[in-house]
Amino acid sequence: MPTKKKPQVTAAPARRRELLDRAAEVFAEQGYNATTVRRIADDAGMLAGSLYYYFDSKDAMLEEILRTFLDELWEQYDAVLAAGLGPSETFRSLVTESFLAIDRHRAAVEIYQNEAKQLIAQERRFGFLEVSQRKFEQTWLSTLERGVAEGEFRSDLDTKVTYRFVRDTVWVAASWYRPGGQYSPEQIARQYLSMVLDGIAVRT
Amino acid sequence: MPTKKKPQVTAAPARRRELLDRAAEVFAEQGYNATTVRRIADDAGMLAGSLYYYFDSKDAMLEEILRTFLDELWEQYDAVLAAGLGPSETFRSLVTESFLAIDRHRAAVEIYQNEAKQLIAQERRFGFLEVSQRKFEQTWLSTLERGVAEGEFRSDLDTKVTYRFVRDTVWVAASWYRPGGQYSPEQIARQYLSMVLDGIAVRT
Amino acid sequence: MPTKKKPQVTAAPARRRELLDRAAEVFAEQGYNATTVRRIADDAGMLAGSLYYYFDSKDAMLEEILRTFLDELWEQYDAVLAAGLGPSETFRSLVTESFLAIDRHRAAVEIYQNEAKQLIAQERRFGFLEVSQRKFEQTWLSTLERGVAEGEFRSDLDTKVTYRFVRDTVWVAASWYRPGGQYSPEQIARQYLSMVLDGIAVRT
Amino acid sequence: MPTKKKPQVTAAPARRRELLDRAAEVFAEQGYNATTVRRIADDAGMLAGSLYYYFDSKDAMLEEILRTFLDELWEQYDAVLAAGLGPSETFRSLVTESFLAIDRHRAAVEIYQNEAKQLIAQERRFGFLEVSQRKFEQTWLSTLERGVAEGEFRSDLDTKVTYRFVRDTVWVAASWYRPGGQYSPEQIARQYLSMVLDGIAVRT
DNA sequence: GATGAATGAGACTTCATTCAT
DNA sequence: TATGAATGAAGTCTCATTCAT
Repeated sequence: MPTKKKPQVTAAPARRRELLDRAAEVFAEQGYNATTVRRIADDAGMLAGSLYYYFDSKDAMLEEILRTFLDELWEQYDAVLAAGLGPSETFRSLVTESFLAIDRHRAAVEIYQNEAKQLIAQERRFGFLEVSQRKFEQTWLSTLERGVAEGEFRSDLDTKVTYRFVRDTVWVAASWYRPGGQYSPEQIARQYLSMVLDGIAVRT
Repeated sequence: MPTKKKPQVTAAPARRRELLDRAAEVFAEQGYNATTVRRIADDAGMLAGSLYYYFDSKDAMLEEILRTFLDELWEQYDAVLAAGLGPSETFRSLVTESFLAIDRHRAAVEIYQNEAKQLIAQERRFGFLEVSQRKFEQTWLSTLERGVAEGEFRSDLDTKVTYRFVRDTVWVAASWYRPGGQYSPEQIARQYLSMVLDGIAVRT
Repeated sequence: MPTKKKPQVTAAPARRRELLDRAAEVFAEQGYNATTVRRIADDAGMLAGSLYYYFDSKDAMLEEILRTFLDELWEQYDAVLAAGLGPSETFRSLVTESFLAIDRHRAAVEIYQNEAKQLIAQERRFGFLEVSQRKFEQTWLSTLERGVAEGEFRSDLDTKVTYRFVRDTVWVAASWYRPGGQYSPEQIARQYLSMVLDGIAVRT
Repeated sequence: MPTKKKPQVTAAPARRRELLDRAAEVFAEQGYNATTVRRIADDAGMLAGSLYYYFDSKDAMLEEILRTFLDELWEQYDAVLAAGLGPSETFRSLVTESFLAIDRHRAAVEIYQNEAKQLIAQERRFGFLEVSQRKFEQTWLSTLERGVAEGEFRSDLDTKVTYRFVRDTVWVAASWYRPGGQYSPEQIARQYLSMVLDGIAVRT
């Protein structure tokens, strides 16, 4: 039976993952454009051309990194949404899952933060980012609105602004969070929730 | 005898500002690396090479954009700090000044958010970014700590984490804020302050 | 007024033509694929990258070379067809025009012979080759058929096979014809016509 | 002790022929340079590297394809020449043998047409092509000259030009001939001979 | 002030080829 | 016999930058 074209997804999944993990780290640190394919190859102890045994292109690597992250994220989000919790509990769970995702896919999250805008503008290959983005907004927005409707969240806030506030607050954490640090993801989540829900000012 | 080579800072300051403003807009939208010098020149109705009459290099443009923004920001911050307000009022003023800066230098802020990390890593030309960053952290951190000490802010929060939370919360706004939109910078500042200080949950 | 993108068709038409002529020569001699962009640049006394000031890509050069040739060819053919000659005279004129085209665009013709098949298979950029090819076949075929109908050409020949025979006979000449050689294009045309029309055997 | 390295010519002659036939088909269709070794391997249901068990290199495959074709062609030609026929009959027989060769080695002939020029320029490995070419020219030229001398061919034609005319006329057929089509090789040969010898114009 | 032409370094990618297993 | 992984050379193309005019 003739081989399709290249190993791609089929062959050597372990080495592929390893390469992608390294690549993600560099993309996150230096930015996608500023990262040369040779740098990634060097890190992996091979020549630049050899990467193309595993991947079609630099873009393809980026795509797979982001897809893997988003797929897993949505698996968790969907489970939360399916649980039928109240808005406040849903909110807490989503935040917690987000920090857990940051813990597992730190580099991917950082890449997403830095590059998503430009990638979406390209249209072609990264359309799935926009799809995810829209679903994301809808998920959070409806949770906030439900919370306002049920009296769990303050009604004097613009939900759209609040959504952006919460979203940014959570994800930018990827830019400084380091797995294995002082706090576990759950602990960070609790601190963030405390701030976001109750504010940082002393209650009077 | 003055250097005969290039006017640079001296020549046609109005045209320079105009060029920098356009450049900032493109850098913000497409990312610094992804922006070609020709794209900037096209926008300005000249050829790529002609830009070098005004600026030494692409890097020099970026530097001037960021310096201009930071210089003005610190002018405002320093005025606030010199006013001798209490921690809570200082906090409010700093946040408000930040949103005003976003209003005036939206593109520069966005560039700063996207590129600062990598620029600092380069060391050479952009050392001033790190200096500013450190002064920034110290300013906010001491304000928060003073607030905790004086009983105006909750003492059960990690100030370092809180600092990052507040910092991110404010500046990421540049990625979606558009001057002349629904809310004035002061109104956005008030909403943010309300969320950050009092939280989004209903007080029980 | 801002420049569009690159000079391309607009700027320095003389240098462009010169570069295209050199390129055509090399493409014809070595084959398109086997010709490196650097080789063309070397021939022109510039660096490989400099070619991209004039042309978008290697493909774009090839396209322009072929288009220029075909456009001119069809100008001549159309004039012949518009003259309303009898089939035999039309035949003679078309053959003569073809040899004149070979004289003026020898390299382009040779490239066409060698590469057209593969270029057409690519579809995208070179669709115009197929269009021309079809129009070509139709032109010759109808001339032959008219000649048979009017009793000027033998009726015992398969016109399709005859068409290919004539077509190949004419164009392959580009592979050995050199302008400024022993015979003028018109003389070669006469010889070819003599052979094709009357055969090489002695009339009995 | 025989060389331990690679079987090459010795091993699995059937599989070799099969691989060469496939390779020839692809070389003919896409051009030698444009054909990747992997494409050939894919077609044969193996990996690119595996081809090197059978052949030393891509060039070696090409060489064997062309040699096989030319060896057989010359076997036939030599038989014709040894038969001691008159020039006209020799001519007819050579043309017929040529079309039979196209029938049996269509791909090889097409490759020869497309690549010979460049391969000969390389010198090294493909010197045998030039040898064959010279012998070919001499064979046809002497047949034509003999025909003129003996009054069987028109004496008002330049034999050199006529030679090229005939040669091209015959071999380009490989570019459109498909075995198993409407006409047998012999029938095509007859049509070509009719055209070449007697012309396409009606005898008056 | 600005253009037009060119440079040169470096980027991504392709591909024939090798070789241990 | 064949695979899987990698090499290394080379190719096309991009782009910041220069400089004579």
